[in-house]
Amino acid sequence: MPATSSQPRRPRSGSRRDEAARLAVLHAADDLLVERGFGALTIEAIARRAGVAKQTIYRWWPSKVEILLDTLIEDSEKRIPVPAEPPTLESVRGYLRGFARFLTRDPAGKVLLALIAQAQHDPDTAKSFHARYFGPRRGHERDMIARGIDAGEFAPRLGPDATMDALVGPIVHRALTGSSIPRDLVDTLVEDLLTPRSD
Amino acid sequence: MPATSSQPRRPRSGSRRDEAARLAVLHAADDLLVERGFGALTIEAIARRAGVAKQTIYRWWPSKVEILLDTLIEDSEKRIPVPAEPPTLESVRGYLRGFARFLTRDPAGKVLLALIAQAQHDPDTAKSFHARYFGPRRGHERDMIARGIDAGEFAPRLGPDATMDALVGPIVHRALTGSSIPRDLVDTLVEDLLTPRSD
Amino acid sequence: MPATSSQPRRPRSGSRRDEAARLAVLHAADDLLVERGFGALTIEAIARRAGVAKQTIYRWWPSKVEILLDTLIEDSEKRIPVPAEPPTLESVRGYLRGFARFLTRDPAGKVLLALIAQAQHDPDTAKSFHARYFGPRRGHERDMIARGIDAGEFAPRLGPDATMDALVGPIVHRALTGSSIPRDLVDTLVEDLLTPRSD
Amino acid sequence: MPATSSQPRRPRSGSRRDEAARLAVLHAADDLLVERGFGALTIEAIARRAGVAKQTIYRWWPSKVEILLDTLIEDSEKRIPVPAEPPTLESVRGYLRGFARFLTRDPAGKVLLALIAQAQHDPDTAKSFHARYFGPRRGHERDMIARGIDAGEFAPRLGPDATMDALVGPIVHRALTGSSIPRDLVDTLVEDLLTPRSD
DNA sequence: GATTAAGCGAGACGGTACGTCAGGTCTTGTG
DNA sequence: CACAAGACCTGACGTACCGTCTCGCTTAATC
Repeated sequence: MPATSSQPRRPRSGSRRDEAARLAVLHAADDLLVERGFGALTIEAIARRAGVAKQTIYRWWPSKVEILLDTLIEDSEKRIPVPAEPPTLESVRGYLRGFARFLTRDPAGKVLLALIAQAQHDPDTAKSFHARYFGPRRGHERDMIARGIDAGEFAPRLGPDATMDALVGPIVHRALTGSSIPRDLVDTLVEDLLTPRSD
Repeated sequence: MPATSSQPRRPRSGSRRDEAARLAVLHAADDLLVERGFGALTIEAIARRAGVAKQTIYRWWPSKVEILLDTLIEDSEKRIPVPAEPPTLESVRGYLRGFARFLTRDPAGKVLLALIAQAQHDPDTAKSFHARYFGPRRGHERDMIARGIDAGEFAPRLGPDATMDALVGPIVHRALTGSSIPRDLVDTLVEDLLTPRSD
Repeated sequence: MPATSSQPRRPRSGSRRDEAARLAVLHAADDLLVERGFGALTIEAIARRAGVAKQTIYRWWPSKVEILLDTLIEDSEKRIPVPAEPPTLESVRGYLRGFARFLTRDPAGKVLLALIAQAQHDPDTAKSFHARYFGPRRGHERDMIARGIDAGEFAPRLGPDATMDALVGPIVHRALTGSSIPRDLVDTLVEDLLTPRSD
Repeated sequence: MPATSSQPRRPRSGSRRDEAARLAVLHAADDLLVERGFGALTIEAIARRAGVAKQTIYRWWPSKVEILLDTLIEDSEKRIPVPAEPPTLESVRGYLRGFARFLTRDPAGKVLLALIAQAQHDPDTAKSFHARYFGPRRGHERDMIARGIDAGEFAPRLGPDATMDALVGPIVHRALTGSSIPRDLVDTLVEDLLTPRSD
């Protein structure tokens, strides 16, 4: 899974894409975002930091948002994979804890927050964010929830999608407002929203 | 309620602040944000639209974020006041429904989303957003929850702050990802999180 | 005679044009052309050398050619004014000698050569060069010749315009091909072309 | 007459230079210059138009100026050969008329004007222009004049070189300033400058 | 015929300059 | 003294070419 921004061009002749440059750009963008913030994340700064010509960036990425999406997709697949096996309460709790840790501690979490933010400012970002990151991931999460329900592992009162929002929303909200995410928040959400009430 | 960004200056002589200009700027900012998005919200554009000199803006507001904060504070106090009286389950549900409507339907809701977003990009925005909007409002919300608990109206398993995040987070999250907010999401959150479990 | 590129704007309020900046740009352009050649004469280099923002240049001049025209017009009016009084053979000879010296020795002469050159490459330059420099000057030169004929001072066999080309062309041609301009070239041209043949 | 920019390399094996590519480049450069002007004459545009790789151009020509020189040399030898036989007043007049026509009517004349222009902007061009075109041609012209003097055909008051400038300069000057070249200009120049005065 | 060196189309790459836009500061006159 | 107007320096934008480089294919002379 290359997570490249576009379909890999296959020219019959000519130089191939310089992998070192690609990685340099990805890392430069990541580093700049973490160290200096989104405001300092300009194409010129990325090019400077990566030791790469501006045109090389424009050749492969239509905007800095796509660069961030490339890093985010690659990182989040590595760090917070959506459990593929039939889930248990425990594994969902683990997934959400991992997600909370990702958002608050992992530099890559800053990328996700920045993209959610930028999606508010720019419709193109919103579209791309949904198409390349949020849509697919939410799909996997829905599957996870649905499988858990089928297996009788839990019984949320909301549909799979709303359930995920109810679980993930508070975590994201605390991250967005710069608060830490206490462990019992995650635990209580899982318990309150996924297990059926006896009444 | 002046909601001005700085303490009202009291010059000994000379003109006082031009109220018409102040309102023109506020409205221009608001309109531009709604019509053309945050990306088009530049100081120059605001000045142009408001028929005001750039310097007049810089004289009174340190940044466009403070302009938006001015409008947000004024609007949110009007449209979604935090219930002051001892709350009931019903009144909290009403508050959250109003909040959801504000975020998805009210133009002023776009201002809040934009500010949450901008706070991710810029530490100064984050600081100001907390000091002038989020901190105070969250304080009132905490009070509301605390009063409800004291009155025995509900019994959340989380602290007041985390409870508010658990309630508001999903709403904000859906708004941020461009989804609608179904009524039963709010209702179920209130029920699952505020009423104690019998088990 | 301001030799400004456009009609002097007269704003009712706001800062006036910065004369120091205007001169800095003119001199920077001149110096760069002489020191490093037309190839190094970029807007960015002029701005750098003049200690002026690029935008300040674009605000007042549509192209570097107009900058050069400004300096050329100012300089050539000072250094090689077309004689206004009824000319003599002697004064025409003096004028042409001055012109030859201007082209080969005066740094401002390089500006004229560069503009003649650039007019070959770019139709806009050609148009502007004619409208602002060559047309008016040629007009004065024609008048000079015509007055000399009227006064019986000389009797060229060609019309005033062609006569001027016959006189000036060789000088310009030698300058363009990097040759020096021997004094007797000028003298012989004047004698052969302006005085009538007895046969 | 190969008119190639460098001595023909003699590889031990491998393909020889592709003549079709060479001609395609020459014609593309010529066409572009005439159709779109020197400003549009970029290596990339030539390569595009010629259907040739950029590297193929850089392999054989050090600069676009050399390409133009190749076409100019070939064309001017064909169109305006310097008379080799002992000249008459008539043949010199014919040569100059041909030259004037070449400059104003022949597309190849544009190449000469462009090169004279570019020589003002760039010392390398000047050097190459003299070495490959102007020097040799001027040499032949000088010989022509000298032979005419020896034969008693005419008796200019200037040296052969200055005489040529006096004859050619006005023609070039009018071409450079975009004027037409009236026939009597050439005729009068020849008469006034080449035949001795009786006084 | 196989080998091999060059030519060639294609195009990625690090650069420089383009002309434009907005940022934030300042100056100038008007009310 | 606030204000409209707007000049100014700064710096990023996205684009066009520069000249260099590698890649894989084709083409011919040499082995």
